[in-house]
Amino acid sequence: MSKPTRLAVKDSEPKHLPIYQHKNKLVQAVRKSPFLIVTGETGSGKTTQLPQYLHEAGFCKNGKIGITQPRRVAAITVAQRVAQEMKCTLGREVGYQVRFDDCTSQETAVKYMTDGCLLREVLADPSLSQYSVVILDEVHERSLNTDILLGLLKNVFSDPAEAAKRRSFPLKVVVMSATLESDKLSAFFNNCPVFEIPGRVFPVTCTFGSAVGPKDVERNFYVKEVVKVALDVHISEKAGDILVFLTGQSEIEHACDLLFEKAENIDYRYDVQDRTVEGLLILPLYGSMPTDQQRQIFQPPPPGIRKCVVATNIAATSLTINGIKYIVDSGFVKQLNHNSRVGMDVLEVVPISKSEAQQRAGRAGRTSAGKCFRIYTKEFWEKCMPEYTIPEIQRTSLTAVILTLKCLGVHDVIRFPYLDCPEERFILEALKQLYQFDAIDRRGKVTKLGELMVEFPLHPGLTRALLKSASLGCQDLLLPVAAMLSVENIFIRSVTWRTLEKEAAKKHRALAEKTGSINDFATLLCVFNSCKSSDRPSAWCKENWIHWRALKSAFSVETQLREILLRLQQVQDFPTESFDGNKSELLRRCLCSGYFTNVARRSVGKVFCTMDGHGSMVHVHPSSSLFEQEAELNWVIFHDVLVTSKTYIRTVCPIRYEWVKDLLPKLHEVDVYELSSVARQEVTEDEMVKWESKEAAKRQQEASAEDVMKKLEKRNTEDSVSDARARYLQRKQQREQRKAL
DNA sequence: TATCCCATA
Repeated sequence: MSKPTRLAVKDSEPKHLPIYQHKNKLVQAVRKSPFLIVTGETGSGKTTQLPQYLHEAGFCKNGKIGITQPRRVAAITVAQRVAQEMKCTLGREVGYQVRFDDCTSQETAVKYMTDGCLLREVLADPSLSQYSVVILDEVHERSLNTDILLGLLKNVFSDPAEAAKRRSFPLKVVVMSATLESDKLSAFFNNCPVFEIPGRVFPVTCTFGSAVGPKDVERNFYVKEVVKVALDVHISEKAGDILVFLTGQSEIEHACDLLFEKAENIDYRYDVQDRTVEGLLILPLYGSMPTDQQRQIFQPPPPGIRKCVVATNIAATSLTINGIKYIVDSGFVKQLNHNSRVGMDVLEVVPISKSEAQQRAGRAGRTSAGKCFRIYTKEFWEKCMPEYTIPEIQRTSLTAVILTLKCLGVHDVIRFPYLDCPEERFILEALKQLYQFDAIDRRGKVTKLGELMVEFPLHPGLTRALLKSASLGCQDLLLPVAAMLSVENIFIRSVTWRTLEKEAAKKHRALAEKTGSINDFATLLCVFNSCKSSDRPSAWCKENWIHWRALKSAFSVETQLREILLRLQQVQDFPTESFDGNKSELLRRCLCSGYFTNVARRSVGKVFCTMDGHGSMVHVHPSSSLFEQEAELNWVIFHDVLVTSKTYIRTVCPIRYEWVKDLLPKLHEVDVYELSSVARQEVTEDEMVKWESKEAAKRQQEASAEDVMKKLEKRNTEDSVSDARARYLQRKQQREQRKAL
């Protein structure tokens, strides 16, 4: 395929970007209004150019220009390019800051950063006094941190008089987004002006398939179908590479195997428009793949060979592969959703939204016109796919976010200005959990412990366990575990070949056995320590099928957590406790104080029943050392839940009922709906007394956790939890109902 | 009875 190389070079010159002719008007628009929305498709140049225009126009006299990105790589690469264009050394006038990598200095006037970084800065300095302009980029992606920043910026800077009290000069806020939803954003920021920049994209023609209809939502029928369509494309379409979208690792490897088998039977000398397509290069792509293997994806295929990349959603926004002309879209994605019925965050496969389908199709039109083959029917599109992807803030656990808001002085977390309100139930659930972790008191006020917790970049449950271990003086057990659980999966499972997969599993089993216990958390600790004390850690990883990149980042996270803990122990009067139990139980006892919300008890055979008040039936994931383990392990805690062929719990550890006995009633003592008034901070003394007596009565009623459990088990015999579709439709219906109201 | 979306502090 001939690439328009010269054109591409010319395009990257700032003056040829669509944004250039709007330069003066754009700068004026920022001058005039405290808030401004800028919309433009990818390729309009807004991310790299606008900060430069503002810098040139003298906006950096009083403070910095800060630009947020939802992803680390984006923040770094864009900063590199802008530094180049401004002809300065990266880290001086132009810099970036992401976790573990601060490339800024006193001189830095234009600072690219992740949205999470800016949120941390807000915690330390709510009026953002260092900045003259804050630009939130890629707002249409609706990342959790960006959404919170939107609300905070509106809250703090909407009232000019109030803002003036906080700062010596006004702050300019620019919100950048793809064209969708610009009216909504403008309305959110007091009907502020919208500036539109035309983009430049090539047309992509889309076709619907006939295979996957509304009834196939639940079956993973689509793997076979994408393989068939990809082969059709290979045989009948002009030269150009193929990108296939699937949902997960095992599916992708299965599809690659099928493609390989079937492509062997193709007549490779099939003549397509004067180009002899001799073969098909099949490449899997997913996030947990080793980096060197990922790099292969970007190399152009050998002459005459067509590349076919089978990827997860990683290829939708995070990675751009050149030369893609054809998309095969399965119509599904694996997504982390907060599930009220299961009562926790669950990873599940759901249909993508229409806007996401368009995003996928767009990956074929980056360098020339392309084609997108959707394997699902028009009916599936109309009936099963929502218009937009539900923003993260409406579908994940809000526990950490609510704690952050509370610590920022936002007490009324229900009436906080969300661009899209999460369901009140989700907010109340988060409050309930914070209360259970002792992070807030019964009036919704942040406790001393809560103030300690917000300092840690971890899930609150994990933070709770870590703080427990610190107060017992055994933080060396929990710090590595917390670090390992907050990085990507460290176990490499396979590289397409089944024999090697068995090899990997054998090594991982050996590591689990080395701990002398059956406990996935202990295995993580063991991997961490074994590798750290090894002479050649990267070789050790290779030998044991461990992800070196992931483990390295776990080392950094552990160091960071250790530093935070040390700082807090020096400043605050840190709580201390003594432990008189068996030393070998220490790790598990600490885990219990953060994971008592994730307790399950063996029900029948291999089925476990969760104890969180929802009583879901779950199975131990095959990757766990508890998988297939026998009946004496009756009580377990687990780190997360995953719905694929079954509802699986992952990273599991057996516990004794006595350890959680006193904590479990706490799960049932607070009625979520009664927290509503606490959330609003409108509780009168009378209400408080009434509420507390009611709770006391309830506690008496549910004398022990055993009783609760029996009740739950009874209720759950008819309940199928793996019915992802029913839940999906239920959520959809609820959303529509709310909209109608 | 058989397997792990993507990000982020």
